[in-house]
Amino acid sequence: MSTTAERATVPSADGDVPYRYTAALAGEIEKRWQDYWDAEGTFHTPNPSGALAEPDWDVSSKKKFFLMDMFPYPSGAGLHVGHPLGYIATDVTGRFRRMCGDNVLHALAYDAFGLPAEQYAVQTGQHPRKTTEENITTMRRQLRRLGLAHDGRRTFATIDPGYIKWTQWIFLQIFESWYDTEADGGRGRARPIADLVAAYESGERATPDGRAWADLEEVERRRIIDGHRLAYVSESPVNWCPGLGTVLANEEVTAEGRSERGNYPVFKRNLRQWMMRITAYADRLVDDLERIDWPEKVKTMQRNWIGRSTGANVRFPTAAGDLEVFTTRPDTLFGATFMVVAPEHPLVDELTAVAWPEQTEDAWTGGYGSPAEAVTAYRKQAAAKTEVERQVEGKDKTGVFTGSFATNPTNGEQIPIFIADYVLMGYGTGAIMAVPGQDERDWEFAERFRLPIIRTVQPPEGFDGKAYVGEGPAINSAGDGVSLNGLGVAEAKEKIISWLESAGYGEGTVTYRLRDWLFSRQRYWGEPFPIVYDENDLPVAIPLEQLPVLLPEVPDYSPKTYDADAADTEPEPPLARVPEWVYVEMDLGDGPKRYRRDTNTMPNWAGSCWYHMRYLDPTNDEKLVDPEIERYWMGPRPERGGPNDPGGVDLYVGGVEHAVLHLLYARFWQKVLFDLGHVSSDEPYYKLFNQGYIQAYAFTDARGQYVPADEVVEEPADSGQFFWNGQPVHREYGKIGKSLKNAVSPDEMYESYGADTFRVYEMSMGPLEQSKPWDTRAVSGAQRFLQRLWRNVISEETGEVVTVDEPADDATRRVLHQTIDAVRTDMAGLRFNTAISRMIELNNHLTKLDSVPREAVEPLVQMVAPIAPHIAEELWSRLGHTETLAFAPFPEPDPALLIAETVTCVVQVAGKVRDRLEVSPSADDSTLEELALASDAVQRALDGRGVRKVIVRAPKLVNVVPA
RNA sequence: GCCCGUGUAGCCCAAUCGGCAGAGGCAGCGGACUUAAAAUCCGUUCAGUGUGGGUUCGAGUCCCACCGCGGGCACCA
Repeated sequence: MSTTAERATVPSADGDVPYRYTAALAGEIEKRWQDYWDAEGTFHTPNPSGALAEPDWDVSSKKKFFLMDMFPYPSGAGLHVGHPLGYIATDVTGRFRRMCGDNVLHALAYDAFGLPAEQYAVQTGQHPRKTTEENITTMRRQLRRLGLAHDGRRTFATIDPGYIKWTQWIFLQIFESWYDTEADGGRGRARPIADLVAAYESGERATPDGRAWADLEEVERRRIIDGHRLAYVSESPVNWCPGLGTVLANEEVTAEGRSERGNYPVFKRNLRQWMMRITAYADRLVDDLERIDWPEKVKTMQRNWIGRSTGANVRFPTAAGDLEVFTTRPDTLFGATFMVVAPEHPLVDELTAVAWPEQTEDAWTGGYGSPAEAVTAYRKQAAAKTEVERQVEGKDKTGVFTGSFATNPTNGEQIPIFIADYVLMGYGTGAIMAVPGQDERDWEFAERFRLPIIRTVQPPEGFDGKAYVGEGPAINSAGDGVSLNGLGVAEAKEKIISWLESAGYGEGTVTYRLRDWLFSRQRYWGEPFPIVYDENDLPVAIPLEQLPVLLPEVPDYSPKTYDADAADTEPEPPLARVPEWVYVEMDLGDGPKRYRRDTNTMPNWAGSCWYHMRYLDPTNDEKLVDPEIERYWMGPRPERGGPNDPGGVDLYVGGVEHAVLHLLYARFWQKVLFDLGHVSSDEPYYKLFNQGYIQAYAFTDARGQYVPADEVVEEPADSGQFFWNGQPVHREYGKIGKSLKNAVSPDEMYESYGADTFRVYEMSMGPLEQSKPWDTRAVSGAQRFLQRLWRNVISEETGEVVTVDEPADDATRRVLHQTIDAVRTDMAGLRFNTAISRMIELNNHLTKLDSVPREAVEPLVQMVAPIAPHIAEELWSRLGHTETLAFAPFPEPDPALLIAETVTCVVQVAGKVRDRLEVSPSADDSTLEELALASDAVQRALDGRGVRKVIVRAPKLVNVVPA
């Protein structure tokens, strides 16, 4: 193989301009260079050691740059022009960093387990592996044609047995560990489960009932241990989705109580499922957001999702024992005039009085003769309501009185206890102290049920609202034991908490909205759990050397699905249908025994929780990742994020839709692996960038059916009236999709324009983080740019190089170096749209010259290379270079040429431009003032008025302020 | 309802610290070239920055209120 790609010698076009840069020529050039890069291994990235190290590369002499795209999911529908946007952007960045001298790691693997793949397979009646692999092949082909500089040796798919092995291995690491909340000064840390066993054995840690560890039955011990594992089986209320036939994580259920995928209703059911103890990491997941460079929007979403709130637990004495509430406003305790518990609260039965007390208001009884009847009826009614109904009813507060009272610990007042569905069992303690004076919901309830309202925070003068939730001095807050009057909210909180603690009524506490992560799915197409159950139905890990546990063949890939509303159904996973797989005889240390396999599979988030690590060491079969290699690519870098830098991927680009799913789960796994000492970085992704979406217009006819967008015409132009086959159609703007009939495939772009033009167009559309509309017509602008660039180097008539070796003139040099300067900055800041416009400007400048100096066009070719790499390689080689452009240094600006010889100084009178002066860039204030005042135009504008003041911003502006 | 982002020409978008509203592209118009067309080249029209106030010598940029669009959260105690 020669060092440059072999050129086709035949002219690509006919007529007068046989060597024009047409789509056909572009295609030929692009395919040739893609083959060259593959054959040469141009983008093979060396590791510091191991199988992918290269002896002649001194890795330590280069800065590393680990670049990642969000895991693509190979859909059966193929790509549309929106998909490559992020891949192009990361490719440009990677190529740019490589030209800046970095050792760039960039590869692409496939997230291939999951529901859509399974559904597609069920639809087409084929094995999901077959359809998934075909989809991957299609996607690889479409992406290869884009010319991405990926290290092809580092690709993989989550369904590869070699990958599944390590996904399961990590699961077992999590299973075999517990969270020691005392470790690291109270921050807590995951530790091996063996440490916990040792602590029980030594007596350092007491058993729940105080018996000695040695006195416990084996099964008792295992139950205790299993209760501490970070991955644990639990019988608890979970999200059951009959329409999908599986349970779902909280993060996969929308606010409307429906499945994020498929939009089916979801019901709460008590089921035995795998959970991951992500709540143990709640604080670190919140706090460590400070240490990473992510969009504020995503950080906020994660903070909201975790929902940490600080406050106090307060116990109110009742006849049925203490009723514990959580409140973020313990300072308002004196204003608690009633209590509300969730209908599902365990104390409700005991709190329900035998008869209505005297002076019970009619409104409180719900019209029932006894509390028991009222409570039963209300609970039934609440249970029948779906989440949606609860929301639709919104602020209409409902509830009934239980007939019993609690004692407000601050002042001994007897306050009534209600049940109401605006209090949720799943948050805090499922009970609240209601303080209508400072809480809008409680105010509404108090108004509806005619309950007393006491303000305990003085609202500002003129406050005419109802509940006052703002800052102010405490009032009406003095009791026998404590007075808060006059204190601000924060001080009052502090004082009441210490009083509660000393009086034994409660303590300061923190609650979270985050729940443990439900980790099993009753689907086929996912990783099997590396777990079997023994005769006690307790989980036992399959030994590491027996991994991976692979999926068996099944008669039917689909789980049993039900009518979407059939809440009282049971999950029935496909794996349960193969008893010969489910029941196995194994020797797990105490002789051959019969075990039952877990028939659930992992959610498809499992594979994406750690795939960043697989890129580093993709073939390692001995270890998750070699520690030296992991440290090199992902270890903490104080020079980047300061002494607290957590390590992680240098740049991670993807859409914002994974803000609280993948991105939260991956952080969690990373932290577990970090705690257990397997990795050196405790955050997976140091810098996150959310790209916008490419959107498009779609058109519907009178019946609301989508019509092919590319056949719609606008008549007359720019009128906003659209027609398809002569009938008027309605335009809407939004997603690209096959069903919307507005999808344009990258293949069509390659065919009509070539990959480089497509890349330039996508990068020039606007800021990467913004969403913007696709406009196929506008692509020709990008093509014209590349054609002009081509013509600046190559004769369209003869195919010969037309650049000259004479030095460039001064003006050209200045334009060149200013362009270099701007392009470098823009590229580093991912502002490819402005970088391209600067290059177009320079290119247009060169077009106007009689002959194009090599001195000017070579740097332009280098600058274009990250964005349009094929044409750049081609021109570079035709200009006589024998080595790939991929490692050619990115041009550096000459500082001397960045300073203009003269600058235009704008002269304003009263803020209006009246004159322009050509001055030296070093002109000082007084010179400029003199020049300005001497200007005829200024004198005319002053029209005899005096000068009050002259503002000079040398050298660009003088503003004369008339008297 | 609350929070975040955003609004510049027919369209996509530029505009360091507040300092000439326009870099680039699309579309349109005119011209050159051509028998003609395409392509190419040259030239060019079009907004005063969503609305209303304010600060300032000077506001697209800063502050306040409102409107439109996009997104997030939504009885979380």
